[in-house]
Amino acid sequence: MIDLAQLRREPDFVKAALARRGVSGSSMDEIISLDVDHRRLLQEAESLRAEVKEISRHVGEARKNKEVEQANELAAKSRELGDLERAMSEELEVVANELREKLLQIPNIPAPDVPEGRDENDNVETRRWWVGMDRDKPFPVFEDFQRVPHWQIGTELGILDLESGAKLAGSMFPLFRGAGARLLRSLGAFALNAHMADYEEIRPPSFALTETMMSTGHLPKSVDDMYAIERDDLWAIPTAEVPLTSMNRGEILDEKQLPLRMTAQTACFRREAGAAGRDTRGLLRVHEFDKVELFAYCTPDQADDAHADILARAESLLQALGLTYRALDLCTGDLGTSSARTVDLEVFSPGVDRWLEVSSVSWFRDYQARRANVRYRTAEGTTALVHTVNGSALAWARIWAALVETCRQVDGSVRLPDVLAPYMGDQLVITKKTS
RNA sequence: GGAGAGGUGGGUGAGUUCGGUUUAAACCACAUUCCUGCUAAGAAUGCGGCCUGCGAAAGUGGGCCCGAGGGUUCAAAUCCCUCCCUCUCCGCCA
Repeated sequence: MIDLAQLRREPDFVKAALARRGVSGSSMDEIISLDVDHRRLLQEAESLRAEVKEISRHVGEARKNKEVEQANELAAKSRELGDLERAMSEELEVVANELREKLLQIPNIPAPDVPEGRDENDNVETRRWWVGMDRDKPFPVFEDFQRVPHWQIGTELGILDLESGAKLAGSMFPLFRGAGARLLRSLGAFALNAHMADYEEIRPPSFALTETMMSTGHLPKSVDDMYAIERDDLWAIPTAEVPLTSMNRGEILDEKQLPLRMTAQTACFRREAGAAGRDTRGLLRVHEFDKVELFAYCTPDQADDAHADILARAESLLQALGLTYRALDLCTGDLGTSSARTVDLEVFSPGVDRWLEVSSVSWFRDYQARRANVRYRTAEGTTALVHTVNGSALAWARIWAALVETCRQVDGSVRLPDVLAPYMGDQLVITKKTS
């Protein structure tokens, strides 16, 4: 949620900033006028309430003094004012709800240096990396034996069984087996071990209450993309960002605790309702995948560093795995609702010949914290909203895909990078028989 | 799932019988100051959050918050309803 007080204070600035994301000035004006109405009604209702309280006190005194008549008279007066106040409060509620609903629909103010743009085609590529990269060439050379899609490799080696997954849960629920399952486990352990010195490792529940989903902005907006367990009023989390952001919901942290950094690997569930029929092959788009998330609550001053740290960690994992990737600075038109700035990392899949998003590192400013009500006490003793920053490091299904393609050898086997040796043991080279 | 007991400010903990000088006591912790004087004791004051009015500001007025949400009442921490959580016992169970 954006800061209503800021909109009140500097409406022109907020309007101009949001116009970059296509928010109309008139919708902002509606909010401003609702706010004026809301505060006027609030004042009126509150002063009535103050009178009722005052008179009620006198009723008590009068009755104690056995002044029955006086007491009844005052009670009647108070009742009258109370009725008036009740009516006023109902009107107030209507305005307050409308104001809140309108406010919830306003996206975050983009950071000043977010590139201008309409959609994902206007995102700005800021970096590209590959093993042995050469400044004179825009792209690495891939051999023919690497140009095999991962679903084919997976079937050949018996490490990916999409048919069984579909049999159990429907299409787009992958099933990994043998060395493929172990690879997935290895990737998660590898990443968590890399982060755990600076980020507390969390293993949160895989489901969340409606209230929790609201805090991050996933509800009500993306309701069709979530799996619901209606009977128990629970939602399957689409990312560990959901539980991590709400870990300290409603709390006031000590400034000394910040930045408070956490990491978690969870299963992530996505209905992908809006993308039905697209990217249905293999692991390009699946309903369930494992992902390691990095997260930080921090002060506004720490946000830049926190964001850079998460981005650097995601990139260093990609480099350690020897994958080809690029970084995209998301433009105003492609930025997520809650984000003020996002850098996406896309890995190149030689077998499918496409870039796949495997990480999204975002700075939310105080937008999520205002919704989740997470604050900190400053050195001066005042309270302020924290900033939240998060990013994936990394989303494993697509990494798994790009990795087996990139690491495929001429004989059809897959030789995994050495960094995974501690986790893969004697299965660092996956052949038909080892799986 | 069944029975019972609970949920009060940063912490401990009164108040709930029987609604009204509690507009939440007291203690601890914390902060500032004073006294004393040396790693102690004492005293005074302060001691939360959110929303909002007035004010340039310092400040000052009002409302809301006793697990959450409703209700009754002139008036609710206190009475009623629903839900959540914690603890004890029973049942079931990896």
